[in-house]
Amino acid sequence: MGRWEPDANGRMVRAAMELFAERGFEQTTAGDIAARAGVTERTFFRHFADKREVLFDSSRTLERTAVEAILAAPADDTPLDAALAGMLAAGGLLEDRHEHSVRRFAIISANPGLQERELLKLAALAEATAGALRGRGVAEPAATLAAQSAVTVFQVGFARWVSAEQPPGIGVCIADAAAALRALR
Amino acid sequence: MGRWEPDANGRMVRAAMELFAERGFEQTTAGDIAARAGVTERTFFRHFADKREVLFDSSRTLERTAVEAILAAPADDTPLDAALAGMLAAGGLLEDRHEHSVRRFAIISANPGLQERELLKLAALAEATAGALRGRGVAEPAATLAAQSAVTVFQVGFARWVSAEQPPGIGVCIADAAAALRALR
DNA sequence: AGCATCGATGTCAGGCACTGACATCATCAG
DNA sequence: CTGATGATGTCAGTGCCTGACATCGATGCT
Repeated sequence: MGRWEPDANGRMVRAAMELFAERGFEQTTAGDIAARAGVTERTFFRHFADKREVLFDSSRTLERTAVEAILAAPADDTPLDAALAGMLAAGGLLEDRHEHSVRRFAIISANPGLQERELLKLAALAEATAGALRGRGVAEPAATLAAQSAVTVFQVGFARWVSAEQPPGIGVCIADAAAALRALR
Repeated sequence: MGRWEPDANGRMVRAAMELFAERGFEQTTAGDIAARAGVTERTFFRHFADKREVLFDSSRTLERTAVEAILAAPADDTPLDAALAGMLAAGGLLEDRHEHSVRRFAIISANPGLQERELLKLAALAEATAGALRGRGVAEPAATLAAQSAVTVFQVGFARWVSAEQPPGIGVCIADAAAALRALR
């Protein structure tokens, strides 16, 4: 494994979360994070493409979970239903990490650069979702539209989930947002 | 006005478009753009917050146009209809700049960092749209959902408009995308 | 045990993005 | 003609990120 202690990756992620919460994203240098994690700045950039990426280490997992759920959804589900099933599955990964999600949300909300990166990850999620829908035989532009709509529902539901005092399940938040979307005319 | 020739801003925008098309975004330094525009690198950063921003100089205009159209939409329009009216108005600004839009789209598509910035601008457009809908009395989360849906329609319509060999009007592309969205179940 | 191998890490040098501070120049009001 | 104002130029400096190379730790083979 590594030269010293194991799980350098996790240590850097945790160090970054701490430092960003303490002093803010811009007031934290990549070297600061590396130092707290007990590695070198160079090592930090071997694990993460850039400074922001350290906050998005689990986005691929989220994506994969969504895609699998979409492909496993009942064959007679509409494209939107299937996509929403993917969002519910993705949300499930966060269900027991509410506090962590709240902290992370606060950090990202405080910095435009991080919001930018979050949007890119959500766009990737939407594209993966659209790809899964196409795998189910959905044609364009329906695949893209359903995928993007589902991700929007995820965003709205997630925002309520992290903002609520007495948080309901994230599944409820997503389902409510989905209902509100369908109510649009 | 300026110390030398007028319209330094426009010169920098044009120089950037040329250089990005010639060598790509990453292979172009801020100093390169400034030099071709006949100014200093420092002046470039006085006009644009960062190197990417030079490609998004007109996004505020787009936003303002959309908001005005939404506020001017018939009172009995549904939230989604009003938001889509805003998108059509915004698209109208691009109607007679098809070639420029194609070139710009190609540049942005070739670079993840620029896509990130584009997503941020679209998110800002969505937020402005949601604000305009709230101004019409639309409550949350309907305002956000309708706004985001409209922006998605804009994206899909725009993508077809810049990709089509024989381009129809951008209004047609947006209207078609809107119809496809409503056809989702 | 001894040795070769391989991946992860450390070290170093350097380019580019971006910023603060200060000087300079063009324009315009008076 | 002069002072004020705003845009530009100049300069120094920090931080992000990368390439190249050396080094270490674990693993497998003999």
